[in-house]
Amino acid sequence: MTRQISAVPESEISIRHLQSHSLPTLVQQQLENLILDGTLVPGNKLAEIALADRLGVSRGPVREAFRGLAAKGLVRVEKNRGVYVRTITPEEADEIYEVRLALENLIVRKLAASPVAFDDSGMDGLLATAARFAEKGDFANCHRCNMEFHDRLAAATGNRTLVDSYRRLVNELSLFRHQAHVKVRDASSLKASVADHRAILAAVRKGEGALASRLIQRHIEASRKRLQKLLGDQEG
Amino acid sequence: MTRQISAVPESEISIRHLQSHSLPTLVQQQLENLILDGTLVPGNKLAEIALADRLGVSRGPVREAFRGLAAKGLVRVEKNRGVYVRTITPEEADEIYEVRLALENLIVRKLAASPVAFDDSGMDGLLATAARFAEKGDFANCHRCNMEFHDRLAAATGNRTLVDSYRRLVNELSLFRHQAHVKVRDASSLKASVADHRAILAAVRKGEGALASRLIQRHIEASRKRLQKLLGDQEG
DNA sequence: GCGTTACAAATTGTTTACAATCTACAAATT
DNA sequence: AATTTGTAGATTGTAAACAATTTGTAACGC
Repeated sequence: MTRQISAVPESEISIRHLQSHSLPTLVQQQLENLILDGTLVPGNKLAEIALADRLGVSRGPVREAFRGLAAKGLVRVEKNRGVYVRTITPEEADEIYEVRLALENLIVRKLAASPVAFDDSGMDGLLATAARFAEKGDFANCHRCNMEFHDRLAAATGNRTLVDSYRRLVNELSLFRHQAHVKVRDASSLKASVADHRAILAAVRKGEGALASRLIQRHIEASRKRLQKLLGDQEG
Repeated sequence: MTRQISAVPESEISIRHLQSHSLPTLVQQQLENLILDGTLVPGNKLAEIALADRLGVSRGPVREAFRGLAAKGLVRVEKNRGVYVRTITPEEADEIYEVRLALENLIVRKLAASPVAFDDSGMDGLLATAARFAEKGDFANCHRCNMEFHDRLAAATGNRTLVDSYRRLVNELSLFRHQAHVKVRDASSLKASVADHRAILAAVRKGEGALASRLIQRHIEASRKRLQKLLGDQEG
C-alpha cells in the first residue's frame, strides 16, 4: 500500500517562490518598485548602509541588487561615490520613444496577423475601467490602466524577448516622467488615449494590421509630443 | 603664477578607466567576453569559488558580477543551486530574430533618412576585409566582420537605446549559436552575406529607405532560416 | 581673503567567516 | 533488488569585519 507521497498540496507555488527568491532578488524587486512608482526619484542617491538597515539585511544583498538594477538601466553606479537612480535627458527620452514605436508597431502587427490566437479577455473591461477613472478625474489610476493596456498587448504576442525589450523601454520612460515631475493634469489627453486604445484594439481584432500600425504610430507620437511639450513648458 | 593645475595630460582616459572599473565590473566584463566568444558554453555551470580563485578575487565581486549578467540575460541564477550560462531554445531564437528584424529595419530607415549625417567611414574597408576572409575560407573572422558591420550600422544611428537593445539581442543569438555548436562551414552563405551588406549599404547611402528595409528584411530572414536549418540538420 | 593642506568622519570596496541548503553516496529497511 | 533514509561533503546565502577612497571641515600659509 503506497502512501500518497507526491501530494504536495497547496503550498507548491509558495515553495517555488522561496526557491527562486533570495535576498538579493527581493531587494532588487523592492527597489525596482520604489523607482518605478516614483518614490525614488532619478538623481536620488541609494546609500548602501541606510538601505540595508531599512530592509533589515546586510550590505551584501543590497550591493548585488544594485548590480542587477544597473544592468537594467535603472541606476548608475559610480565607483567609490555611490549608486544613483538613473537620470534621463529629454534627448534620451526621444531616442527611447523611437525604439518603442518600432516595438509597438511589431506588437500590433503580430496580433493583427493572428487575431484568433490573440487572447484579449479583459481588455474591454480594462478600457472601461480606464474610461471611468478618466471621467472621475483620477489621473494616476487612469494612467496606470493605460500602461497596463500596452503591457497586455505586448504580453499577448507571446514573445518573451519582445516583452522584455518593451518593458525596459517603458520603465525608462517612467523614470523620465518621474524625473520631470510630470503630472497629468488634463483629462482630455487621458480620454484621447483611451479612445486611441479602443480604436487600436478594434483594428487588431479585425486583423487590420496596417490600420493598427498607423493608429499606434499616431498614438505613441502624440504621447511623445505631449511629454516634450510639458517639459518645455515647465522649463520655459 | 599659477601652476598648470588642470593639465592632466594623456592619462585622463586611464583615470576614467580606473574610476569606473571596480572588481565586480571587471569580473562581469571578463565573464561576458568568455560567454560571448563561446569559451563558456550555454548550460555550463559557473562555480563561485573556482571563478573567484581563478580571477584572484573573493566571492563577493563574483556574485555581484553574476547579478549583472543575469539582468543582461546571459546567465540564469538558481537559488542554492548555482549560476549557469543561459540556454536558448530554438523557439526563443525565433522570437529574438523577430524583434531584431524590427530594430534592423528601424536602423536602416533611420540612416537612409539622413544619409549625410551617416558617418560610414571605414565601412567599405570593413566589407572588403570580410570579402577577403570569405575568399580565404576564414569563416570565423568573416563572421566577426559581418557582425561588426551590423553593429556599426546600429551605432551610426546615434541612438544609444537602440544600440543597447540591438546588442542585447545579438548577444543572445551568439549564445544560441554557441549552444548549438553552429560552425559556419560553407563559404557561399558568407559571401552572400557580404553581398547583402554591400547592397544594404548602397541603398542607405542613396537614401532609399524602403529598399534598404526590404533588403535587410531578406537578409535577416535568410540568416534566421540558415540557423534553424543547421539546427534541424544536426538534430535529425 | 583666498587657496592649500591636513585631518576626521562617513561611505564604499573587498575579504573573511559563519549559517543554511543542496548533492551524492552509503547504509538500512522493506 | 529497490526504495528510503541518513550522513558527509561541497556549494551557495548571508553577515560581519577590515581596508581603501572620498567628502567635509578646520587649521595653516600666502
